[in-house]
Amino acid sequence: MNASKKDEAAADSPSLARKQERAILTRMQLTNAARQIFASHGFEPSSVEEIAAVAGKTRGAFYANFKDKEDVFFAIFEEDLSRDREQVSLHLSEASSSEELIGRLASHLREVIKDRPRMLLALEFKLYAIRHPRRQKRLATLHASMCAQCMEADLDRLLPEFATAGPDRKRTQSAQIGAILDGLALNCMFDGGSLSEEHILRLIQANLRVVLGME
Amino acid sequence: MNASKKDEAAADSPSLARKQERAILTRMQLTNAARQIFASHGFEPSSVEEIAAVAGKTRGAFYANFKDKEDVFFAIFEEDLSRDREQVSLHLSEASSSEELIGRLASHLREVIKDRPRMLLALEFKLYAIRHPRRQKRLATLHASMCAQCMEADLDRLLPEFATAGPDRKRTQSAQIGAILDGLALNCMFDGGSLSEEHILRLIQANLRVVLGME
Amino acid sequence: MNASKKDEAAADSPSLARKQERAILTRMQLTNAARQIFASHGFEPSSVEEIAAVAGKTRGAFYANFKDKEDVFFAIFEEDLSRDREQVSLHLSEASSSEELIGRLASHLREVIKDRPRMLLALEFKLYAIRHPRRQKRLATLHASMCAQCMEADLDRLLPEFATAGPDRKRTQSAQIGAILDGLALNCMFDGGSLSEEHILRLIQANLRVVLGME
Amino acid sequence: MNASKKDEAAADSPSLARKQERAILTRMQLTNAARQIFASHGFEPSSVEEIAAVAGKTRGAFYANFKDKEDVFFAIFEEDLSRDREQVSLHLSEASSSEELIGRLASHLREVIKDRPRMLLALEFKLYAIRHPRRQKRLATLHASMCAQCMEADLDRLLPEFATAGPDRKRTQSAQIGAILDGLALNCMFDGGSLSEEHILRLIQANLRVVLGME
DNA sequence: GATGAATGAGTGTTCATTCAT
DNA sequence: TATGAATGAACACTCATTCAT
Repeated sequence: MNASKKDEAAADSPSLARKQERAILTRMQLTNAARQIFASHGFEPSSVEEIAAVAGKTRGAFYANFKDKEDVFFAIFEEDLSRDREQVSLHLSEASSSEELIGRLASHLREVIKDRPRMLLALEFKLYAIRHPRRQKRLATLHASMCAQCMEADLDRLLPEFATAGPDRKRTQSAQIGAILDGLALNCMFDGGSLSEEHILRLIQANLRVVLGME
Repeated sequence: MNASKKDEAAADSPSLARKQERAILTRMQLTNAARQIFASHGFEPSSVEEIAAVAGKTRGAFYANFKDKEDVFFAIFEEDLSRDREQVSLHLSEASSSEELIGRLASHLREVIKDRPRMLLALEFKLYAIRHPRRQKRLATLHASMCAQCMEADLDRLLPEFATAGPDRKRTQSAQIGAILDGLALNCMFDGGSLSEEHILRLIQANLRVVLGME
Repeated sequence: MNASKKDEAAADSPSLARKQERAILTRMQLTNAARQIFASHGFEPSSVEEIAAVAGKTRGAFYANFKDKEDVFFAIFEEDLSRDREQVSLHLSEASSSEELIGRLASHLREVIKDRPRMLLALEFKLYAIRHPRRQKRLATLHASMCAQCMEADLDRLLPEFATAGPDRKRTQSAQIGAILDGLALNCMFDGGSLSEEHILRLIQANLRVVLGME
Repeated sequence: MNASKKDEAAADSPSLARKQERAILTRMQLTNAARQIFASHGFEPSSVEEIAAVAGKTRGAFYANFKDKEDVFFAIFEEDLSRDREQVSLHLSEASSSEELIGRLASHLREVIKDRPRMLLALEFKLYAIRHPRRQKRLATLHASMCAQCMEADLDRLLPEFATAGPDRKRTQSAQIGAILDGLALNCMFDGGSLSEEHILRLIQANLRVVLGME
């Protein structure tokens, strides 16, 4: 009995694992394709067909993995937020003074702003959420909690005032910085000529100081 | 038949005027309807049919007045920019010190941000322009020059430094403020809970100071 | 003024009338095509595309005339019921005795049963209505009142008992006869070999007698 | 490994039986689920997915047991016919006079009519068969022979005339009664208000008399 | 300028069916 | 036998746009 169970396990486990692997791979291919297509055309004008084609799959595969076109859209948003959280922590973990932290943060955020597809997606998510109040709540809440977590991790250590701030204040602070970034990114892509790198960096730093209550 | 023709001829100038009036009225009705529809659904999901219906006209009337769905979209953008210019001038003309000017500008901009349809439209214009590079240039240039004009009028008088600044610097400054406003407006609509009136006002003021180089 | 008004009338009336004519024609072509397609494939498996193609129109023309695929389906049903009412009246108007009336009615109904597309459509309407309770009520009521009217017209004159019957009884009687016809038609098409013309005619007559209360 | 193989071998006959049992069970679960789904949505709009889900199985299990969606559909039809035959025999076996037989038959048939899913299925089978001539023959023949058998069993004993009738006549008679039932059931579900229990019972009895040649 | 019927391409989505496991 | 991911064809429906009037 044990033997047979092992046999089953031996026979099932790999096939099951492989299937899951394949499934995850497919899902990732589709998500990535969607990210790319959404970023260049926008959500509404993007067609599931094109997404599937870019992923090297068929429309059917798409609907086997996502309920909706909207579904991928949201999945991407959530994925991006998670990634953000990790990256912020990563970039700040080495700062040793609050001045250095501002500098590191600012340069990290400047990089974030430069990630064109990412920012386009984020902007459109929010616009979309605003116009679809049902989903807005879910997304806004998710966003807020994610933002709060983004900063939470390492800021505490570096900024004494931040450490003592309640979660609401953290959320509020992240929201303010996030807003500034969105605005800069949008207008940078729209009219790059009027917004130089320096301007952007200066604004980010200034706003970080204002928001974090430094000086 | 001759008689009727003569009648028409005799009535030419008044009837012509009336026709032009009607034509202008129709165009305005359509533009307003479009603004409303675009603001609530977004550009792509809005249908010409709905716009015409809200304006109390038919699809035919729409295409008699605009080349495209895109055409109205741009017409609205340009209209909004013109209006902005006028309003900024209006609001600032009474300021007598640079400190008062900051205050007035900030409170005016706070009001602008609150105009939900207006801001939604502006955000989507830019997103749309970014994704349609052909048109982007026209819009971005238009935008830049408009922005520059916005501030030009009365800032000169109040801010000596600004007066001496070249047109490029004005453009740059307007662009920075515009970016901050976009970001605040977007995130305010997206997650109102995290961005209070105070935060917004404070950020606007701080950024005005940074951008205008005060202190 | 009169002249110009006449001109307008002369110019408008025909164009308007012609447009309406064309519109009505198109609608009729679509309806007929739908009747034919529905009858041969059934409602669900019929495609709007095929209907439009058979009508020599495009899918768009279809949706300009009908809200839905269901919409034509119902329009056909209602059209058929109206036609029935007229034809029954027509066929019975010459009967002079109740015996003759039974005979005429029976032979008319036998003809109705033979109209394959018509009966297939009717059967499927009812099946569809049964499975879509929302619409069922509308259709059932319509059906009942139509049925009642079918018989009302001329039966009154010929069948004294029928004349004195209230509208409910008429409705009930029509429903019973209608049911028998449906059953015969369905099974006749399904297994023609087992149901000869004679059987059918005999059953119709017998049921007419039972339902109309003749002996 | 050897051990486990031996175990299997040793358990062969019981495990085989169990497997067959499981297979039969699965098939039954699927058939029942299909019956339910078909009855409520109709054949075409029912999806294999839903059938499998209701049966607690996967689409794969479905295709392991049936060639087609059509395949279950027919299997159900045949199953229903068999059940009918048994039940008719059962219900009539105790009748002792032809008058009592009419009564029993009528009340049994009234019950049959009330079995909503059953009748809906039967009606749709026939409609489907009519529109798919290839299959029609198989179904119609099957139906006819089944119908004949339905009545054969016990009617012979009770109705002398029936006993002497050839198989063709039996088939003819069953077909007639079957037709009446279909019509009544359909219209009863469609417009229950117009067809009372009494009407139905009266019509069944009357038609039994006419068809069986009594009176 | 305005009408509205008609076009025709395109969209999201569903689903019976297959196939590797 | 059963799984479930994937296919691919089909479908209902929408919509920007055109055009005869």
